[in-house]
Amino acid sequence: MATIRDVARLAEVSVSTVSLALSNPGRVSQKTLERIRSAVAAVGYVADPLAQSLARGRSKMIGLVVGNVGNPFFGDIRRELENYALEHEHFVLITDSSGKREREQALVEHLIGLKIAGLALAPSSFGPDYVRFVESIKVPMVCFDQKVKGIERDFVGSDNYLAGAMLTEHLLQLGHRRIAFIAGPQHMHTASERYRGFVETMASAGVEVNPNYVVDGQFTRSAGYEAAMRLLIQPERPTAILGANNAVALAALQAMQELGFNCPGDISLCMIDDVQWSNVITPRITMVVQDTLKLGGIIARRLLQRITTPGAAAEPPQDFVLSPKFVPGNSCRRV
Amino acid sequence: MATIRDVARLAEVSVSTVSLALSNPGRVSQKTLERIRSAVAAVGYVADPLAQSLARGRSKMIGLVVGNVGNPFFGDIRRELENYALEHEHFVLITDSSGKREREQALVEHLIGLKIAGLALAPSSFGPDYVRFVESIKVPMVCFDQKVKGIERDFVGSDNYLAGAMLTEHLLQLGHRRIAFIAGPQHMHTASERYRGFVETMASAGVEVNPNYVVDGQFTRSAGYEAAMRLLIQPERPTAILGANNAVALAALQAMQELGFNCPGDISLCMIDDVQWSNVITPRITMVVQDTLKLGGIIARRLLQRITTPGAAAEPPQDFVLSPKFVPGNSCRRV
DNA sequence: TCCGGTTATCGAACCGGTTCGATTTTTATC
DNA sequence: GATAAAAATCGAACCGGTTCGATAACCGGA
Repeated sequence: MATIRDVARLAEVSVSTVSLALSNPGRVSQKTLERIRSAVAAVGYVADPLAQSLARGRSKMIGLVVGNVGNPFFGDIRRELENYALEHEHFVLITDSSGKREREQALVEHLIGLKIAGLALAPSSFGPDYVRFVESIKVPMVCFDQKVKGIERDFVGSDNYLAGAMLTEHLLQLGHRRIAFIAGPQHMHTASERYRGFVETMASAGVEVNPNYVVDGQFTRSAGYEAAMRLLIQPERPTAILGANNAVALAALQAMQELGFNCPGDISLCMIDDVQWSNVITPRITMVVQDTLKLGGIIARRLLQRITTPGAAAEPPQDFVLSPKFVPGNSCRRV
Repeated sequence: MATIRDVARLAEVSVSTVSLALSNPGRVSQKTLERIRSAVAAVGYVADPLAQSLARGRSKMIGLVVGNVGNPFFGDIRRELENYALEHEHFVLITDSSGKREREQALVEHLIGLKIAGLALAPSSFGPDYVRFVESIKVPMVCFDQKVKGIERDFVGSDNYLAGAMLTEHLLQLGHRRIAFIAGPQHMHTASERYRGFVETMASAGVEVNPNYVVDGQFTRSAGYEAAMRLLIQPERPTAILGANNAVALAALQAMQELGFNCPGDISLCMIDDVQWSNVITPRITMVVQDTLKLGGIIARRLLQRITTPGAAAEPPQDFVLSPKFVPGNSCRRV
C-alpha cells in the first residue's frame, strides 16, 4: 500500500505539501497540485483512515447505537442515515445493544475510542446514572425514539401521546367502552406517553378505565403474551385491546387465536407501530405508525449538521417531534 | 485522556516497558509489573485502539457484511457472532450492503482500511469479477449463506437442495401433483439448489413439472407478488405453491388473499425460511427453516479461530453445511 | 572473582498521517 | 532594482501506541 511519502517522493515535494494539497487544494500552486495528483494516481495512493483519525483526533465515522437492528423501525432510520452520511463522505458503524444498558455503554465507549465524528443513539435506559453517562458524551450526537428526562441533547421522535390518543379515540368512536391497554415499561417515555394518551382520551370521553384492563406487556413478546392472557381469562372481557407497541399487540393476537377468540368478531385489536408483513396477517391490524423515513432523515441531517457546520456543535439542543399516522385495518369492529 | 507516557512517567519506567507489560506480562519482573499496574489504575489509562491498530497493523474489530440487517436470518447470526467475539475481546462492526454489489465492495474496502482482524461476508453477487474481488481480500474471512462458485474460502450455510426437496416431498405425500414453484434468481446458489431439490424430487416421484408452474420471484416481495399472480390467473391452477424463500411465499399469500383464494382450502402453500411473527400469520405456513443460531455459532468460531490461532490462517478453506429443519404448519392440505 | 547465559529494561525507529511555525519563492509596489 | 507583502513550500514535532536490537542487571557455576 502506497503511503503519502511515496507520493511526495514521486512528485518531488515534501510530505507536508502533499497532505496540504489533498486536504486543501487551493493553498497549493496549480502546477504542484497537478504533479501531486498524477503522483497519487500513479502509485494508487489512498490515505489510511486510521492514521488520519489518529492524527486528526477524529474520524469520518458515525456511530449508530440501537436496541435491536432487526426492528424495521431502526432499519429505515439506518438506511436514511447511511445514505445521507455517505453523501457527506461519512461512514456509519451500526451496533446493537440488545436493549442492555451495560452493552450500550460499552459500545458507546468503544465507538468514542474510535474517535467517531458523531453518534446517533436510541437510549435504552433512564435514571440519574444513565443521564450522567449520556451527558458525559462529548461527541456530536442526536438521540432518537426514546426521550429521556434529563438528557439535554437533540432529540428526534414521534408524538407518542397522540399515538395512544388516536387509537383510543378510534375505538371509542366505534362504540367500545371496555377497552384494555397492554402497556410498556412506564419508565420509558414512549410507553408512558402512549399510556397517557389512552388514559386522558378515555377521561375526556367520560369513560372510566377499568384497572383490570390495564396490564403490563413490557413492550416484549413474552410479557405481552402473558398480559394478554390475563385479559382474556377475565369473566367480563374487554371488547377491544390496544397494544402499546407491535410486539405486545401481536402477542395478544396470538393469545386470542390460541384461545379460540375471533378478532375482530369477539375482540377488536389495534396497535402502535408496524411490523414487516403486517399486510398478510389476518386480520389486518388497525395501527398508528411512525414516519420512520422522515425521522431517519431528520436524524441524519441534524447530526451531519452538527458535525460539519462549524459552530453548529454549540447550538442548543432541539426536539423534533413528528405526528404519527393512522392506518386503518379490519381488526376493529363497531359495537 | 491519559497516554502510555503518563503511565511510564508515573511508574518510572520506559514507555516500551509499559507497552510490553500490558501486552505480555510475564516478560516483565513482578515488581515493575505491579508498579505499572497501579500507575495504570492511578491515571485511568486505557490504550487508544486507533493508535494500537495503526502500530500493530491490525485492529480488534471484526466486520460483518450482510445484505439486509433487518432480515431475522442475519439477526441471529449477528447476535452469535457478537457474543462470541466479545468473549474474545473483539468488536463487531455491522454493515449493510442492501444487496448491492457496489456498496458491498465499498464497505469491505472501508473495513479493510480500518484494518479489521476478520470478515464475515454474506456474498451478494457472483461471476468472475466478483470472485476476483473476494479472492483479493487477504483478511481472515468466512463466507456464509450464499455459496459462490470459484470463491475458495470457508463457507457456512445450509443444505438448500435438501430444503427444496423436503417441502416438495411433503406436498407429494399429501397427494399434490400440480405443484408450482416460485423461484429465486438462478445465479444464486441458494436459489438454484432449492430449485434443483424441487425438480429432482418431482422427477424421482415420476411427476412432471408443468413449465407454467415455475415462475421467477427474484427472492423479493414485489417480484414474488407478480409471479404469484401469474400462477393464480391460470385456468388450470396449481393445487400447491412452494415459495423458494419467505418473501416470495408471503407475497403469494398476499396475492391469494387479495384474489379471494383460501389457503389451504383452495391452494396449499409452503416456504423456505422463517419470518418474524410467522406464528400469527393465518394460516400457519408450513416451512423449512435454517438453524440460524447454529450457523452463527459456526461462523463465529471458525472466524475467531482463523484470527486468533496462529497458523490457522493458512488452513485450507472448509465448507460447513447444515441440514434445515421441517416445521409443519397448517397451510398445506391433503388432496 | 570472573565468565557465560538469562532476564529485564531501555532507546530509537516506526506505523501513516496532520499541523504549524519557519523559510523560501513569487508577486506587487514604488 | 530594491523591498514589503503574500503565497508556496518545507521541516519538525506530534497523534499514541508497538517492536526490536542493544544495553544493563542478575544469576549460577567454575
